[in-house]
Amino acid sequence: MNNNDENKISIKQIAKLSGVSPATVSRVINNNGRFSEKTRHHVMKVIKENNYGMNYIAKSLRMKKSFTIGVLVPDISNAFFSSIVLRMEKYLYSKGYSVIICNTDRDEQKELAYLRTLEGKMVDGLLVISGDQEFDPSVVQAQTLTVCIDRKPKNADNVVFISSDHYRGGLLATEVLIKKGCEKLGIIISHENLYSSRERLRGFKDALETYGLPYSVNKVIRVEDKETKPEAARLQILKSLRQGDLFDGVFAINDRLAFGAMKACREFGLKVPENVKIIGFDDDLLCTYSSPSLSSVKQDSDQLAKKACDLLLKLIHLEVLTSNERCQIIPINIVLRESV
Amino acid sequence: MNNNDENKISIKQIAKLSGVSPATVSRVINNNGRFSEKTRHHVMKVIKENNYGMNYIAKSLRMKKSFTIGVLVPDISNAFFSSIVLRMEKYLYSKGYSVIICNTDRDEQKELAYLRTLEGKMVDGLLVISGDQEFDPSVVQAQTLTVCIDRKPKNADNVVFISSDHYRGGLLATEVLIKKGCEKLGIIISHENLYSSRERLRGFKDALETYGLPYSVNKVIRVEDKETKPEAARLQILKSLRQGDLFDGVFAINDRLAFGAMKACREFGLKVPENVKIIGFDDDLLCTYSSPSLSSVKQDSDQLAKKACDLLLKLIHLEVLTSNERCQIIPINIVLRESV
DNA sequence: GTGAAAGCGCTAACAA
DNA sequence: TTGTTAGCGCTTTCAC
Repeated sequence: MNNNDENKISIKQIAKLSGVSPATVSRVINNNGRFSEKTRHHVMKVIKENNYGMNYIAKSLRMKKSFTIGVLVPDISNAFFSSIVLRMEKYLYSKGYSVIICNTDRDEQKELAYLRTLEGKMVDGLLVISGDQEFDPSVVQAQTLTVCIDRKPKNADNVVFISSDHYRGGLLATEVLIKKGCEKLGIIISHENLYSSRERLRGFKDALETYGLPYSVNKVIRVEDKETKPEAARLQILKSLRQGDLFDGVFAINDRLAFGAMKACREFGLKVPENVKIIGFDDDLLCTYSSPSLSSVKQDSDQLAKKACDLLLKLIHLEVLTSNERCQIIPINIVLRESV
Repeated sequence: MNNNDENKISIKQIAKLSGVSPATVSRVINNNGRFSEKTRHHVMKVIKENNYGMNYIAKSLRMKKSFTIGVLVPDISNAFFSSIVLRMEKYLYSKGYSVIICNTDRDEQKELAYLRTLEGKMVDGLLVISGDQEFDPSVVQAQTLTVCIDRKPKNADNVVFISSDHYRGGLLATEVLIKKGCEKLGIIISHENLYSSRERLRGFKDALETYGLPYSVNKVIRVEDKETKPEAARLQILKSLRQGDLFDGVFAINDRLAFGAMKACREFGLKVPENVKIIGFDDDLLCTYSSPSLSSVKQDSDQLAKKACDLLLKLIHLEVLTSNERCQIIPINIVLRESV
C-alpha cells in the first residue's frame, strides 16, 4: 500500500503503459462505456500497479465541477454548528464530495471574500449555516447553488431555505415555564439579528400573550453579540437581579446563556428550580450533566444537515424542487429536566 | 457589488478588453512586475468593471499548488478539536489558504481514502489532529507536507510533531488530588490507543509512584472507545462504586468523562468535593458552569493551532526546520475549581 | 471499441 | 515593458 512515489503518474502515462489512448483510460476510470472488458481489465491492472490517483484539479478544470462544497458557518467551535457540520461532512463524503469550511466570524467582509474564493475554487454548491444578516444571493454568481440553514435568504426564489421551528421552540419553552407556575418571566438573548433568535423571541412573546401575562412585567435581558460566552449572561442576570428585577422563570435563547443564568441565580441565593425555573435551547450534551440538569429545546441537527445536503445534491443534479421542498421547517423537541 | 454574471470572465477576455496579452494581465494580478504603471491601472480598471475573479482551479493545475490545506480530525463535534480547527481556519485564511475538513471518524479506511482525495485535490499540506494510530507518512506521497498535532508520526523524520504536554497534565492533575488528601484514586479513561490518553495515564501512574501510593489499590476504569459520551462514564463509575470500589479522587481523561463521573457520584450519594474530588482534562467552557464547577487541565489550543499552522507554512515555503522545531511540546495549565 | 485532437484558464519560459 | 507559446492532466467531441 506504500505510495511513496515522488511524482504522481498521469492518465497519459497509464495510457502509454497500457498501450491504449488516454481517452480509453479515462473511459475505463469513469466507467463511461465504449471499451472492451479485456481493455478494462488490463488498464485497471496497470492503474493498480502504478498506484495511479486521479488529479481532481485537472478534472475540475475540464468538467467545471470540483466535487467540493463550501460550508459557511459563523463559528465552528459552537457545539450546535459543529454537530451540523459533522453530519454534513459525513453525508457529503459518502456522496463523493469534500467540504471546505469557512468561519465567517459574523464578519460580512470575510464572508464576501470567502464567497469569491469559493467561486474561484469552483465549489459545486454552498451550505450556509446561520449568520447575522439575511443571505443575499446576489453576492454570488447566479449559478451558485445554495442552501441556507437557519438563515433566511433575501430572495427566497433562488435559494433553498431550511430551518428548525425556532418560533415553536420559543413558544413551547415559555409555555413550559408558565405551566410550571412562573409568573414573571425573563428571556435572555443575544444575537438578535439572527433569524433564529428573532423567531425564538417571537415565540416567547406570543406565549406570554396567549397566557395573558403582560409583556411589560417581563424582562428581556440582552447580551452583547460578541459575548456569546456564559460569563456575559451570568453578569447580565446578576445585574438584573440586583436591580430588583426578580423573575421566577428564565428562557435562555441558548444553553450557554442558560448555564450562565443558572450560575448567576445560584450566586444570588436563588434555588433552581425551586425559586427560578430555567430552560435553554440547543440541548447541549452537557445539559444532562449540569446540576440541576438543564431543560432545553432540542433541534434535530441530524435531519437538518441531511435534508440540507440532500436538497443541495438535488440542485447539483439539476432536479427541480417543489416549492414545499424549497422551504422547510423541521420540528423541534422539548427535553424536560430538573431545571424546571 | 452585484456579481450576477452568468459566465465568469477569464484572463484572456480581460486581456482582449484591455488591449494587452494574457501574460500581462496575469503579471498585473499577481504583482509580478514587468509591466508599466499605466498598464496596471488600465488592466485593474477593466478587471473591476467586469468583476473578474481568479479561477483557482486553473491556477492550481498550472502551479501545482492549491492554496488549500487538508485537516484530518477524528470528530469535529468534539469541543476541543473544533476550537483547534477554528483557530487553524482563521490563521490560514489570513494567509490566503482554505481548509478542507475531514472527519476520519477514527476509521482507518476513511482516513486513507481521504488522503487519496486530498492528494488528488493537490492540497499544499496536511494538518493531522489526534487519531488512534500513529500517523504513517508512507501512506501519503513523500512530498506531502504534514504536521501532526497530538498524534505521533510513525517516522518522526519526515513529519513535524506538536503536542500538549499530556504527560505533565496527567501528572499534575493527579498530584492535585493527592495533595488535597485523596488516598484511593481512580482514573477514568477511554481511547487508550490515543497518544494523548496514554501520556495522561502515564502521568497518573508516575504521580502515584512518586507519592508512594500503590497502583494496585487504585483503579483504572475504562470506557468503550465508541462511547465518548458522559453517559458511558456515568454507568462505568456507578458500576465500580456498586462493586465496592470506593475512591476519594477521580482523574478523568477528559471533561466529558468527568461530568459523567460527577453525576454518578452524586447519584451514589457521594458529595463532590467533600467525599470525592474530581479533575478533568480540556477545560471545556462548561467546567465553570457545572455545579460544582469542574477543575481541569487546560491545553493551549490557540498556541497549538497557531504553531502547527506556522510550521506547515514554513514547510510549504521550503524553509528548513531545526530539530527543535520539528518536535514541540506545549505546556499545559491546571485550572482549579470547586470539584477539588 | 478506440484514438486524435482540442481546450478548460492559468502561468512561465523565452523572445522581442 | 510586453507578447507568444506551450502545457499542467483531464474529458469529450468527432472520426474511424
